[in-house]
Amino acid sequence: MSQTVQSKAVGAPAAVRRQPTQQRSRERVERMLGAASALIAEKGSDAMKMSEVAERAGVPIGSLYQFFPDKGAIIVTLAERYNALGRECIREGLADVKDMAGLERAFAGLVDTYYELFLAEPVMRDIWSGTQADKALRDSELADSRIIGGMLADVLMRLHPEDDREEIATTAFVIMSLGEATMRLAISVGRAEGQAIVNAYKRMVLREMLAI
Amino acid sequence: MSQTVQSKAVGAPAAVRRQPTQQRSRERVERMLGAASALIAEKGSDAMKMSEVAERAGVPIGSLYQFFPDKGAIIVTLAERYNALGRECIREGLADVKDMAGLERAFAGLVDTYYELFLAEPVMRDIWSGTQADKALRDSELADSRIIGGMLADVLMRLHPEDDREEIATTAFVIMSLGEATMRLAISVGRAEGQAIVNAYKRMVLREMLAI
DNA sequence: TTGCAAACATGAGGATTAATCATATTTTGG
DNA sequence: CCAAAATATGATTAATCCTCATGTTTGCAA
Repeated sequence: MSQTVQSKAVGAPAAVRRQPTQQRSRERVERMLGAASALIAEKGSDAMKMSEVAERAGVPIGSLYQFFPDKGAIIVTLAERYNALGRECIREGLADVKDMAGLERAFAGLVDTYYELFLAEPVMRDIWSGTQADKALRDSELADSRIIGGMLADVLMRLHPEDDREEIATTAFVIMSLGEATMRLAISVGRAEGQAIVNAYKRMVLREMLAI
Repeated sequence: MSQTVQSKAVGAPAAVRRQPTQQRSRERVERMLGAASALIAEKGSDAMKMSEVAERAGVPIGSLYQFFPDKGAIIVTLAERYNALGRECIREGLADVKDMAGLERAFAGLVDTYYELFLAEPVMRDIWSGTQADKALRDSELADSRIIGGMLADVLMRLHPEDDREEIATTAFVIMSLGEATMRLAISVGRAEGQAIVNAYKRMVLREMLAI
């Protein structure tokens, strides 16, 4: 893929007004993201004020807007970093799946890992838990679902080469999307019920995958 | 249930600063909700301005806040009306289910009906499609999921009296919650893919219900 | 080195919009 | 018929996102 525009490195601001090219500005952008992250963890992304982000990062408000077109862009950038981490987890987890039994084990493990991750990461929890007001964020999550859906579809197609590829692709996409929805649901209730919800999702998906 | 506070009629504002008791004010509140509904259909709830709602309803801005504590309350009120309609659909659809075959038919029909409803109702689509920024709205949707989850659980328990009731309850709740998530997903993509997604969800849930 | 263009830095202030509140009016129950 | 509760009103306040005009620094070619 030859892109004439700057290749977007993982972790680079999602939508930027200007890519920071100099070392100095790259560090400042990192400070901004760090400040935003801390504030989201403390009070949630809704309550996070741009002026606070600037203050905590030790930069004037104008510098924030030098690199991020708006508040949503900061959040999307953080979300994409977490999503990239999650995708890496999934990629590794599914890497050497050889048979359906292996897939079952890997999938169940991944679901639990994700749930733990959500519980442990306040920023991830906040961004995912429903603050989907921003269209850009929803698009980003949808794109992520498509990618991890594709990963699962690849494995399923490898294990079931004779089946309808289109249907497998859709099923895998839905499984992953609903996995994200399950996480959202699970973290919105108490720990015990959350675990029960996650388990119900696992049961359902495993049954579905066995039936393919 | 004897409530000393005013019994909240279906369709009454979710969170009100003051319940409209006089005929005059009840009509005005309806005009406000109608105006809000029209504006959401036209430009989405984010872009809907309180001043516009007031203007279109033919009331001063102050009257809006006389009955609704904030902008979110208007949206929640509209959401709850739609949810109440949806619950009625589900209640009717599940009413005379006698066996698993009947449940399968009823469930598949309900899912399709819901999807059509979402496609046809721009307000419902807007409110559900992700503008979950408001905590009150999320809580409202969660409560709705619990209710319709309970309806499904009742049917499943009736058909499988010997099974673990706790597990059935959780499964039913998850099925309904993920149904809502499926709708959100389906309306965020094109019509054809949306239908495929809805179908994948149906397949998955029907398989799960058969396995109980 | 020098000089220039591009990148970067700055923060007071503009613009939008949700929500208030003091005051005036209408309705209701006794 | 009157007092208290409910309702009506809209200019104003408050909060906050984001802009923009201006000044500074950096990279790089000549």
